[in-house]
Amino acid sequence: MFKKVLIAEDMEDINKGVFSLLTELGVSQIDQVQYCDDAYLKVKRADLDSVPFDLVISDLSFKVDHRSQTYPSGQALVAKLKSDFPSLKVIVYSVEDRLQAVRTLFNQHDIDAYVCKSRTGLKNLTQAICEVAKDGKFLSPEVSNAFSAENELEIDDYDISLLDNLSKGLSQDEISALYKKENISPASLSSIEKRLNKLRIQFNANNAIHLVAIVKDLGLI
Amino acid sequence: MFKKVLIAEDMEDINKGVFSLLTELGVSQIDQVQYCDDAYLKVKRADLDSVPFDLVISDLSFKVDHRSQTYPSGQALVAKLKSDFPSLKVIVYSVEDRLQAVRTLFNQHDIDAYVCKSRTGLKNLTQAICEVAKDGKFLSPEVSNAFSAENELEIDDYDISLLDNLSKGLSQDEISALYKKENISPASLSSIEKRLNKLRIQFNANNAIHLVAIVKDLGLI
DNA sequence: AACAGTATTACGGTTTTCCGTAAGGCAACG
DNA sequence: CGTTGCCTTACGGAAAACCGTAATACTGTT
Repeated sequence: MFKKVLIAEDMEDINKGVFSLLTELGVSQIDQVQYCDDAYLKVKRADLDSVPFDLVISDLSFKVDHRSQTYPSGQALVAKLKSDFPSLKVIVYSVEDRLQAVRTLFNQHDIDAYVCKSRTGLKNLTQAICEVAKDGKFLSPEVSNAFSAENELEIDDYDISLLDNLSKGLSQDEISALYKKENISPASLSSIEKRLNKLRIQFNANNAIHLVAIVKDLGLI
Repeated sequence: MFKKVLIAEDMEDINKGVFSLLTELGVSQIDQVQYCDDAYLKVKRADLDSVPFDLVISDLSFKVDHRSQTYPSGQALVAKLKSDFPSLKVIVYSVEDRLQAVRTLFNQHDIDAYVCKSRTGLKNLTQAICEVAKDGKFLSPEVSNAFSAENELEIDDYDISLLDNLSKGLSQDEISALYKKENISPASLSSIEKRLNKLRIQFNANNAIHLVAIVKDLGLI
């Protein structure tokens, strides 16, 4: 099991929850920070002093306040940590459940586990810690399909067009009529429904509104 | 373009950001102050010396500290500046996005531009500076509807909450249940429908998807 | 040409949204 | 005290979205 662990989480209560979980798991040295920059500095310091951390458990979103930060988000922190200290284990613990975001963390930043904050968040986090301690990886069930359907997670121009027309207020019926007029295929209402359904699954969206909100945030449209 | 500009902003980093923006725009003389009183004194001094400022970019909220101030807020400073030096251009740059506050600044104090600090704040500020240099006015998109319609199209916190929950993928039914649980009124499905209908009309949206897309573009959520 | 695999379309049923109408609650006002 | 106007809620029907299933069309391969 890990000996020295750092928790980066701005909400105090959650921070404490994770702390007591780690204590139960027998972790002797636990440090806690509420800012991304502090997290990086602590890891850096510990490394220089040859008493490095074994594991960092980090949130993704930190509320901004008066203190300006070099690393404005958990993503930025994780990216920097993994690039500077490749052997350091990193578990991301966040409410974020967008599959795209999770994929990026694993593929680009090579994190070791992703746990969704939820009713069973701490339970999953326990699993994750145990798994990572054995050099394994862990993925919360909420986002387990981030990689399961590796087949088509690419978005083509047709998808973008669909989402764009949706965001402009056209109904699926109207989009179908438009595509028929402009000889864009597929144009049937059924195909449009099917495609949107695929996109909803890909982006973990509850409905079309949610889907459009997500892809707008991602800057896809 | 302007030659001599004063920045009144208590947060140092933002102050610096605006400074470098002005430098890029070719402004040669830039003064920076962190207190409202200093801003007024500098403008007064420059006017007496016949080397007046062309433009003041001011925040609205200044954190209070040990130094007691004659002008406790950006509003007070702006009011005094515009009344003493009517030809001086004033751009307000603030996080404040309450429409009433913005209206007051334009109507009562005759400011030249209002820019909201946001993700695209500096971009908007650039636009504003260019517009004001040409004797024009500028209004950030976030508060663009402060004057768009004279009828009551005020958007309140409830509306924002509604739109926010919609964009998170909740159905109207789920929002109703949530509001009932949290004692937020009105909570009935019917009222939620009605309110959303009002918002759709206000923003000229065809449906809920369109509505959420529009308010996201406006930066309301 | 026959085949398999995939993409497109069609269709039916359920849920959700959209929209008009109307009833009930509540406060201001004469 | 009743009236008026506004806000909230309830209800019902039409439209649209959602979801599974199945038939048809198209692709490339042998």
